[in-house]
Amino acid sequence: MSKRGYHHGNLREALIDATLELIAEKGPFGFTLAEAAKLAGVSAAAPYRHFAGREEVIEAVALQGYELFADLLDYAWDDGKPSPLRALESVGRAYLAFARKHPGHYIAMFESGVSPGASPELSLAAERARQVLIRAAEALSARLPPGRRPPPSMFAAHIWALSHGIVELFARGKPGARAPFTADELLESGVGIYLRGLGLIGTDES
Amino acid sequence: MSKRGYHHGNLREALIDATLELIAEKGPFGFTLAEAAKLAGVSAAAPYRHFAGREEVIEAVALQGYELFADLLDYAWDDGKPSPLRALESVGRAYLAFARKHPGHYIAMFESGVSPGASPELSLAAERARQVLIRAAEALSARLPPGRRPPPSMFAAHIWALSHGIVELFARGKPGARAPFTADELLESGVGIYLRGLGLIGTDES
DNA sequence: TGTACATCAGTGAACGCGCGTTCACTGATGTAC
DNA sequence: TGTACATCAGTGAACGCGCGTTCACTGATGTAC
Repeated sequence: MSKRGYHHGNLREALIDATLELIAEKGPFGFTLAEAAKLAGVSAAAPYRHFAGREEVIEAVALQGYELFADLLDYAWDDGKPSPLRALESVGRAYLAFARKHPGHYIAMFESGVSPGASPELSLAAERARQVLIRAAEALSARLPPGRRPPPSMFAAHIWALSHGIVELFARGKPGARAPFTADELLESGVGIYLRGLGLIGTDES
Repeated sequence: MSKRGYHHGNLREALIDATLELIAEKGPFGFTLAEAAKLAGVSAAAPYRHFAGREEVIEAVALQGYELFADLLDYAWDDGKPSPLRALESVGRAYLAFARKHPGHYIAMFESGVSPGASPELSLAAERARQVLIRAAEALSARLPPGRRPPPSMFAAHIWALSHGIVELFARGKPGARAPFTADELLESGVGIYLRGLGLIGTDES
């Protein structure tokens, strides 16, 4: 950021940022390491001081993405305050906001072919994000009679899958391309119906 | 298939098949046109007699995929027989089966960066698939009191998003990688809860 | 049925290009004393 | 504070490779008469 002489000073981060930008613009396979290096203002050989290759840069982007994602979801959940229902709504909005505001991260995480098991840190970070959803599911389940509680990990998987599906199918490109609703409308209404199905919302509550 | 002399005879289809195989194995960007040509048993220059380039081959694969997808969903829906509820279950299973059995097609359709609007035929085929879901949603909605019916296109979007999210997050790789449930379990339970939320299944029905 | 010709659908060589990667190098920075 | 030295983080040239694409070509097929 500061001194730009012979030594970049912060090339690792700069390469991640450049990659982020290129992924968002051209997809996870639409550019080369050399291109990312040039965008970071450095020769094509420089990245090899910090990464073993292209793949490792994308993994670093995905890792950063999972960390940020977990933080944002956790912040939105806010320990289930003011109420688990409200907090879950907030998590849903945070999910879509993350996908919208950080497309490079989102794509690296879910569409780049990088498996969450690629490295220990990566699976740890991915698991941390998943745990936020599971905690939310547990808090909500606790309000159901014991016999009618779905396993929290299933509950969480449903919410995650719905959110992800909406991002992939309906949040890209022009609004209304594949359905005449915004992603936010779809997620809120979908989760609402789902929660009613679980008995967490009464028939006449909104 | 039959005579393999100087003229291949059916190169267009053979290239699509080769591409299908390569996509399933290495992802939509993990191979080159030359590779597909070789796999089809033909020189690297031959594809240009049939396609403008790599992108056009992938589009052809996606088109074929959407046609097949629409056919399979339509067949599974079977005009809502024996009952709309049963028929919808059948559509869900068909959706997952398609993704599982035709990964090359599925990936070309949803993960290759090809937009459904890329060509008129493509958007037509994609729309046909979507209409199957919408028809199902309409038939099911018809059983609800008019005041409580969601717009069919929203209903359809929810089901589609949930299905797609499950495929992307939970149907790849080893079972149990991201959640301790199979894709089929997740979809069936998720749709079940959703339909209950709509009032289409009573509290004690399975 | 045979022949001449047009068209079609391939080949194989060639090209320019840019990528990934390596390498010896060198300027900048940090540290011991 | 100054100097010598080690280490770090870059450069730029070089390479081999294979891709995408074009081109003149040619073998196979279809058709007119």
